[in-house]
Amino acid sequence: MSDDLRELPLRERKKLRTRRALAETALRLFTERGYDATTLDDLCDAVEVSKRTFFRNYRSKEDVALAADSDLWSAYLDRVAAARLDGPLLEALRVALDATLEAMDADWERRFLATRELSESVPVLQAHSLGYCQDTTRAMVETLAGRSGAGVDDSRLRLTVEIFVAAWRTACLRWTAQGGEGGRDGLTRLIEQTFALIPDALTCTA
Amino acid sequence: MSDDLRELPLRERKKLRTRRALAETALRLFTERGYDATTLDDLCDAVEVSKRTFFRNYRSKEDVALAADSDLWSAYLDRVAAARLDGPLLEALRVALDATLEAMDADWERRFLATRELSESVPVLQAHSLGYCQDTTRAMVETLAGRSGAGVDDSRLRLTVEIFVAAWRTACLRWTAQGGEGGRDGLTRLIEQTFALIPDALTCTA
DNA sequence: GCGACAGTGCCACTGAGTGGCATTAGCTGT
DNA sequence: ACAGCTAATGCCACTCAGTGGCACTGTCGC
Repeated sequence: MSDDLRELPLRERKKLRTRRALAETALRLFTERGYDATTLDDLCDAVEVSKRTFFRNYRSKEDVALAADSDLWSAYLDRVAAARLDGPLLEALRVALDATLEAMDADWERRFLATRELSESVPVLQAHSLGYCQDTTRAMVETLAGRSGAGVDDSRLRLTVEIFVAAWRTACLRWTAQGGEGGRDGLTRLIEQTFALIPDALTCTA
Repeated sequence: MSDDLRELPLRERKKLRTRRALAETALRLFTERGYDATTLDDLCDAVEVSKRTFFRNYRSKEDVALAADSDLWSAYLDRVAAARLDGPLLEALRVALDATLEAMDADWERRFLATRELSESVPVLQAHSLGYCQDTTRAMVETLAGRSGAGVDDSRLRLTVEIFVAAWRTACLRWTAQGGEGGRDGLTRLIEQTFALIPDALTCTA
């Protein structure tokens, strides 16, 4: 995820470069000119690849815009699958998230903030981004359920994961609203604060 | 929402009939042939309407598939805006949801179940449906925040609403998984059960 | 060097969604 | 009943996202 892995087959390296150039340029163009105003032809022209090649790297226009999201979720899934996760589940999930954020590429932070800002101003990206969350929760529930035997209460598990995502999204929104203040450490702090708010949120009155 | 309102201007009635025919036929075709395999031309042919007219009634192909969702959320928003909502917010939101479900059209139940099943098997619909939830939560937060003065803690409010949606979605998933057993009463019971699970979900261990 | 083959470019195609303009059909007034 | 107004519709041409097919080229294993 983070290293360039100079010691890859030449072909792989080239392909990876193209992938990154696409994501990078897409983010720039979408931010500068707007998402709808930028066509895939524009993007492919800028990166000097054919549209066909674009679609071999990304499944859709939304996908390339949300590459930073995807990176985070896939790293997070890996971590959850590998971690032991003892103690209260909700807390364990949060800790795993902290660790994942910590381990992300330095460049990722910038990309992620830009992606969040983009996604909040473009409805179709927002929906697609929520789709990622959903897929990730589904996968997490499967991982977790498989681990503690098949007979575990799936609904409670799913609810836990959904609440986790609810808190994550709320924290993310706050982070973006304040312009990504404090970088990923700021985000981590907001996540902590937001999780701490949960008991209050359950009982607060209108 | 529920009555045909025979006492509308003829033009309005006709337009409404077209709208309903589109949603109804779309749901049938999508279910029978599959969402991707059904083109908008197919749908327009079946309803005997031009594609241009379709797009004057629905914003997109996803929109018409999720018309039942949209009906629910818009009714729910109305109710939340009108209700007093005293006591614990989360509980008040749930009660309002019960009441909204109760008040929906008899036909709506069938459409809604079909819509849920469709949405769970078609990723793009799932994402779009999550987008609806998101828009609704945003609107609800604005309504609620506006009501209790501007100075209220927005984050806590948003978190509450997000948790509400998390529980709703979990309940919905369970309901769909058991084939909509018990109709809307069954769904209401599942919602109650799921909300009751929340404290457990916060503390349960992996 | 020399095949094998992954990755790419090019081209033609489908289908979603939009803009423009002429036409229809429902609501006026007289 | 008739003519005029206007909302709603139909029709046509267009853009752009996304796909399939096939020829080509650069990389890898021998």
